Amino acid sequence: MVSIISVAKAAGVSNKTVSRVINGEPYVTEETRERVEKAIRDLGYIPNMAARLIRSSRSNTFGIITDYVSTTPYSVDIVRGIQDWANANGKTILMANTGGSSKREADIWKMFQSHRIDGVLYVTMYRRTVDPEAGDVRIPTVMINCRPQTDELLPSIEPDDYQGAQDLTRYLLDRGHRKIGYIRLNPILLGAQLRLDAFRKTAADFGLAEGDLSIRLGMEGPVGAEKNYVFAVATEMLQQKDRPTAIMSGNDEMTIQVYIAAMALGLRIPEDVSIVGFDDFRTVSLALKPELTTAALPYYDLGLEGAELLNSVVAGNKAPSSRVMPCKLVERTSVRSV
Amino acid sequence: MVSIISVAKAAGVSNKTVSRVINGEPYVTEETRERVEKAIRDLGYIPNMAARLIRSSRSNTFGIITDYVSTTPYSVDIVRGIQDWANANGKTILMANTGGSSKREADIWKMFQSHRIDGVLYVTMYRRTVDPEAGDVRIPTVMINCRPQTDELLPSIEPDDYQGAQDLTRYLLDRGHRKIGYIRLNPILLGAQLRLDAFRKTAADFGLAEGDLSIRLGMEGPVGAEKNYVFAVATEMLQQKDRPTAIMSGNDEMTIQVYIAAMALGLRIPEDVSIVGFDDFRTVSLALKPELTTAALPYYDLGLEGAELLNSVVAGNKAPSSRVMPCKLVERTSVRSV
DNA sequence: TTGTAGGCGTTATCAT
DNA sequence: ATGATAACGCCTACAA
Repeated sequence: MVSIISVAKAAGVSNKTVSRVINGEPYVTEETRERVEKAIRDLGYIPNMAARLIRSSRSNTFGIITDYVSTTPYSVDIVRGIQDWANANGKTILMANTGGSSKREADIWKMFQSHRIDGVLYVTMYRRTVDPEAGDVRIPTVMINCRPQTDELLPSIEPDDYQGAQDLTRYLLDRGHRKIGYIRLNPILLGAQLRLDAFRKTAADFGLAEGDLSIRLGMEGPVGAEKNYVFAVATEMLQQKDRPTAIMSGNDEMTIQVYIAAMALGLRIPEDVSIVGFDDFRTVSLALKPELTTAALPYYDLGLEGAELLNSVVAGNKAPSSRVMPCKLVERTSVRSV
Repeated sequence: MVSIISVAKAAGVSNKTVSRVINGEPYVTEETRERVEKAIRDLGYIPNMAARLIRSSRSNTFGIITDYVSTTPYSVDIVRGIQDWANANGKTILMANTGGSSKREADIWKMFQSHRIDGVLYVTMYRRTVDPEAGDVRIPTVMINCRPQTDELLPSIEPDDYQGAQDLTRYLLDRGHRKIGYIRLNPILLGAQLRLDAFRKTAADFGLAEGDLSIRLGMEGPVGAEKNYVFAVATEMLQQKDRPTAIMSGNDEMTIQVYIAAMALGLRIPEDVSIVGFDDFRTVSLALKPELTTAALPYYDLGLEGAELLNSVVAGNKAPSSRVMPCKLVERTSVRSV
């Protein structure tokens, strides 16, 4: 492998001068710089990060720990956001996933340490509380899409489920809907309660009575093996004599069944009933016809901001302990004004 | 940072002895070993990979390059497969994504080299041909879910779209379906032609005439901005006087619209029409009621096998140049026998 | 079975 | 503005 020394020899300078050129340090003549750069190109020299790390003890590497990568399809956009940030800022990303095993998580922390990473992004694929194995170690950590179970004050970045549901509810109210159904997300998801609260509060503030709201549970049970009542619940809701003019559901996936239930009853969307989802899982929201109005989880931004935040923590800037990113309302064609 | 030397001092042995213990080399008394291990625990020593790499020039690290088109949600299972393999085999994963930019791809190759990675897994999120920037560099590379555009012979691992579609077609034929509709995937996807060929060939071999098959194009145009005819096409198909008893569609996402089209026409699934998909996007296939019979893309296995293959290439074992993984038929309840 | 010396590719220090 | 030399943490080779 061609090293800094071969370059130095080829350029007729010392290794330190080559080092200066590589790192853009001052005190190098333009002429010398060019000579060195030519040698670098000619020899195809590429700096050895490992050697650099050994000397400088800054790896410029962040580790990502994820849990269940595939249950929540678009959540990997978090990782994409992190990677893009890293790419733009010359950082390297080491990635590992626990698959839910805490032994594996412990191993991962160890592996990260053996690479002397500068910080960890602890990422969950759905919003929840966690108990990171960091424990004794004192590696700067930022939680993304989750928060510590204990009252440790690790900085965290989460989606604003409340605001998202609030915006959707207002959107329906603004379009004249006064009887609204809500099919609840699995209560064990952290976002479920927030979304429901936002729905209730927003409707109440607007002046709707509790009786104008049909609120029903759509799913429950452990993630990945939940019981699913959505189709039945939606069907019942739509068969009421005083049926809602709009149905909001916990997420887009549940919405598929609301669509099917409505169509099975011969109701047209949005003419007979308006529907909104949550999450903006595009495999669903764009595939449904009419396309679904929903609130997009800001996965990509969570990653981007998380990386940025971790960077400032690593740099020693005291960082805000916790932060929330907005869910953007995506207007499509599943709602009409009444 | 606590190094091998501090451990040696604490245990009252030489650094080399500590090194022996760490690497499980022979010729260490049980007693010495224990003393060293205790020192390691007490001091919280963790080996420095960078230092190790500098000496031994084997990084035990694989790089993953992805393109990350987020239209194919479950394809990240490829990455999960790779990670699991890496975890089980003590390898580290460096990950980066090109976002489609070839400048960025070139940067990534450089970054990988500067970490002296042992090999690269070149992963695409949907099956296609690619032209990796590897170029001059001679890093062992395995392509996953894609193949080189040129006739270079990089080893590759791809899903067996043909077999998957064949199995689905047979499944329908075996259940008595003799009029079958097929809604084609976007032709620019590599799998599209294979799936269609398999459908045609299997039906023909079974004895169906071309007239028993309704084949229509469902989507076309650039990935991420395609034109979508599925709903219209499915509606037409189901309105024919001699309508198919079963419809197979390019993928699960398209199937949502087939369901909706069928229901809008008052047809029940599977009583009036049977439906199968492809891909097994569980956000769709499990959310649809009745749940969808489909063929699962072997994403996880692609990753697992790809990593395994890369490992053997790196080890110098001459490897099979190309390989295909089966798509497993997942039977649910969207098909009935006629 | 254990220890010593040297070197891997960098950057840091201190001269020049 | 540039260079000589040490040092980082580990492993290899060889010696004891």
